[in-house]
Amino acid sequence: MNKSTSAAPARRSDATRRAILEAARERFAADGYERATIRAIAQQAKIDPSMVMRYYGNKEGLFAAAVAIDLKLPDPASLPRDEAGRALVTHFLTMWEDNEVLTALLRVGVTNDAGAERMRGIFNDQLLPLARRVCPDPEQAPARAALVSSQLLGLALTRYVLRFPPAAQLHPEEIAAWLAPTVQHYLTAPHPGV
Amino acid sequence: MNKSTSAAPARRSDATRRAILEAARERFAADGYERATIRAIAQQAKIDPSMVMRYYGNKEGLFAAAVAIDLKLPDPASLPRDEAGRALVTHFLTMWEDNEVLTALLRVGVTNDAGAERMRGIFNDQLLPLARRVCPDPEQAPARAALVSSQLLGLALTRYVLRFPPAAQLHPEEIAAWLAPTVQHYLTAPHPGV
DNA sequence: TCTGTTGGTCAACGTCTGTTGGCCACCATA
DNA sequence: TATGGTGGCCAACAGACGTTGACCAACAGA
Repeated sequence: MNKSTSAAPARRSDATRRAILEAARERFAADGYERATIRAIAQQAKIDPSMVMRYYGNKEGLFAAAVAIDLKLPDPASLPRDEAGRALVTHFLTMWEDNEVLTALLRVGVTNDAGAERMRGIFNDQLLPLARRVCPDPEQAPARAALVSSQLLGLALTRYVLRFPPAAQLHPEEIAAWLAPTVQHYLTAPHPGV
Repeated sequence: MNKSTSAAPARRSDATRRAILEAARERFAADGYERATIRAIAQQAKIDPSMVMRYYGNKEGLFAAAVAIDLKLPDPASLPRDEAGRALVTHFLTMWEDNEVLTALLRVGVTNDAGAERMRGIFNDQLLPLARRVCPDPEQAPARAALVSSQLLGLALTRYVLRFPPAAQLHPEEIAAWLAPTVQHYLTAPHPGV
């Protein structure tokens, strides 16, 4: 993985670019959009604030570059339909535990419209297609995917952002034991009627 | 309800104080803590920014005064144990629909530590006691309350803050039909084991 | 060796922020 | 009619913000 997948030539400044992105993710994840200042990001990356502007144009561009992410959701065709719930929950948990991009995205999405738009895009492009394949009636897929995302993002919110102590202390396996049936239910159970 | 419940004397400036609080709630709910500037709040309340300082000390004090809230959760003793889930979900939905304080609290809690602390306090003082009375083993109450809050706050997040279209368009009754069993399950179902 | 490009620093700009203090108008009381 | 408090506006402060452009050092190809 030395060469990038794209054909972009290696530049001498790649290390600096990476340092900026890394610092940006950390500050956005910890502080949100407004309080993650370019000056603070530059200081953490040990470079001058003007470098951020040169490489990423402006703060919005930096944010966009910092939170590009692929959820790498499992292929629905590759797993039994009745295990989709557990697979989704454990996948989200591990993604969230070792990837601060997701926390950054959530923190920023709540107060910044570009961030919220990014989250809606991820929902549409990554979770919705999975729901369309898994749930019984494709017409219900958007609503079912929304329910799933409400439970998964709600867990991330209380555990990683608001840090409710009981939510933060729950063991991952216990979370999976509780949430997997819920998510499975939202995906495949018959519509409860109104 | 002309006289307040406390014995504080009526002041000529009470209308202004109310206008400030109202504008503050609206700005905090729409913009979050940092972007809800005192100047913007003052402009919306049609008064001078310095009045905000005189009446509420500083921005933190204004926020604290603006988001003081009682969830008015139903008394667990007054409802059948197996209807707690539905009661909680419908109560939260109506509270959230016509009270922008909750949106303000959520938006601010995500990026401001005082806001997060306030949310933890509400969780501890209002949801946790209810869980202690409803769920079978009081020792599990914190974890069960955390699960409930993850689902309820997750719904608020996707519906009112991030505004995922399918989540925002769901009919309240349909939300209740889906979420009530989940919440009921988190509160009273036997522990799923690890 | 000369030259153009690239990586990087420094100092400053205009603007916006929370916050402060001075000043004026009103109103109740004496 | 004087007087003290209350409600309100105005102008300014110091600091932080995103952003810009001038300037310097190192390296590549001729």
